[in-house]
Amino acid sequence: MLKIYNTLVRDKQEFIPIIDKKVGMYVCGMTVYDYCHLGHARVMVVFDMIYRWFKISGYDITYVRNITDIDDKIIKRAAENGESIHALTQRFIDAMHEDADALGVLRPDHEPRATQFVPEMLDMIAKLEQHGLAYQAADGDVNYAVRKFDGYGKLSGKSLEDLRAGERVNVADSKHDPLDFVLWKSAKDSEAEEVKWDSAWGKGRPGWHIECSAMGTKLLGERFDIHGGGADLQFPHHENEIAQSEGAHQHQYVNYWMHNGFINVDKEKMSKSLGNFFTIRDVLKKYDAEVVRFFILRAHYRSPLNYSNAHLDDAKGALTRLYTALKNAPSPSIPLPQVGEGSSFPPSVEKGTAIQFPSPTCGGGARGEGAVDWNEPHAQRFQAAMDDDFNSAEAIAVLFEFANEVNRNPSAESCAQFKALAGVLGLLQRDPVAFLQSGAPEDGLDDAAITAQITARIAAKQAKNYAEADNIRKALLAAGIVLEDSATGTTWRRA
RNA sequence: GGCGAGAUAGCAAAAUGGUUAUGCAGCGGAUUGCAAAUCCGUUCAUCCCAGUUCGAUUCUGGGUCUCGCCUCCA
Repeated sequence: MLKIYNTLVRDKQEFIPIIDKKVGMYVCGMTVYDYCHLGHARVMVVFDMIYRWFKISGYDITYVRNITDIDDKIIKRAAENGESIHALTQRFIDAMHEDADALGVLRPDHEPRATQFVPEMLDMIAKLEQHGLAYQAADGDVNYAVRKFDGYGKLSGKSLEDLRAGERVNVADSKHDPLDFVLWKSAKDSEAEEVKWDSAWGKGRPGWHIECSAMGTKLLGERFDIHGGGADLQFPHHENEIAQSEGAHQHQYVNYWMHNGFINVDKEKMSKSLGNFFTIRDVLKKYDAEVVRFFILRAHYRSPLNYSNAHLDDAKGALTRLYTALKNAPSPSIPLPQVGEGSSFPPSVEKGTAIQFPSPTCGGGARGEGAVDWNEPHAQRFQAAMDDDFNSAEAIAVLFEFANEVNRNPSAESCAQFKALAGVLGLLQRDPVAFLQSGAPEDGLDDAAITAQITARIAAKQAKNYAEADNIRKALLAAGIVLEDSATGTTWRRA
């Protein structure tokens, strides 16, 4: 039984889809005027994990993650850059896809862009107006009349009175109530034609909140199963979406609201406005993308997650342990080749390849499907963890116990199962040696140089010149290369 | 000020009304020429004060502290 923490009731609930075995999930995506930072990475990775789990669990899921490609910041940035809105947003959409791909995030089934759904937004605004929930103000903007909607505040747990008490914005505009929000912004003369659409209320462009309501409804229906996003969107964005969609359709909008926690820096939320953000691409210059994905998935999705180099280093070390287990296990598909007589070294070194562990590894050899045997004990615990509100942290703990099992008792079967299970989280699918040797610094040793040093060390060892052998190992370590001797050869990895 | 979330060992991070979380680090041992990796064993914990209970880190109440939202924000 899958349980989901529903922000609407602030408790875990059994997940019951509207249509049996089908799921509609909408997640608020990015406003594309700049590169994505780690906070954006968390939303993408977390909901990717959830998306994958639904699929694995046999649901036919439709995942929508929108793109906000019209908004004040975009207009401002385009003007600053002297480029068109379209050129700017396309550039950052491409960048976002690059970042997401690097992190192993599957593409959602739909990535609607706000500018392509303006007619649907206008339809919804018209409905709201018919229901007396929208009005055009003196300045031409069409606003939502918050006081006319009974359930306002039910998601964020705020009442209009509470909100008024904490009122910080002094509204000098023509809203009937300071808490009313804009549905349609009337065009200004200074703005480019590119950002103006015709409407019954005059030329203008949509407000942010109506975008998601309209796109979600169009692609998933007036009522759908899951709506997600960062915890900061709970209010006002998601509250306003509810007001719009339920106001327009007169029935419930979303059954389960899911919100992921923030990425913090020194215990403070990483955000644009605080300026304490790290872009995904900057972090990826220093850390392997899979390490970043692992770092995110190792924490529960609702917990705060502190970012620092120390934390990423820690994640890297942990992931290295997992890959090491994979590396040391036999392959299910390729038989172990015979090593030369009496394990004599050096073995013949192929051109361009380092002296490798001579046997193929599970990760390197086992290509393909990796079907999980869900009756196997680790898989059962893994499944129980994931079914309990997507507890990937617990699921990863199971992976570590599995790694211990694989190390102790290597078998092709357990290794394949281990790898398949990790694959459910989008982890551990690479060749382990490639992972362990990745991350070469620009000025570091290349593979050929490392191979040469290892060959030299093996020769020194055979001559019982251990001082020389140790010097070589020490020098390599100083260059970030760790050597590991085994009965079958010497392997290396980057520290 | 209002509303919400949280405080777990040196660090990170799960879970739980009584039984080993997990990873890194530490300590002892096996293995190794020595290491590394791996394995075995092991030290270290549940913010404070009451209450409920045979028993609470876990439930209830109070307190302290932290964070988030209340303005754009993943």
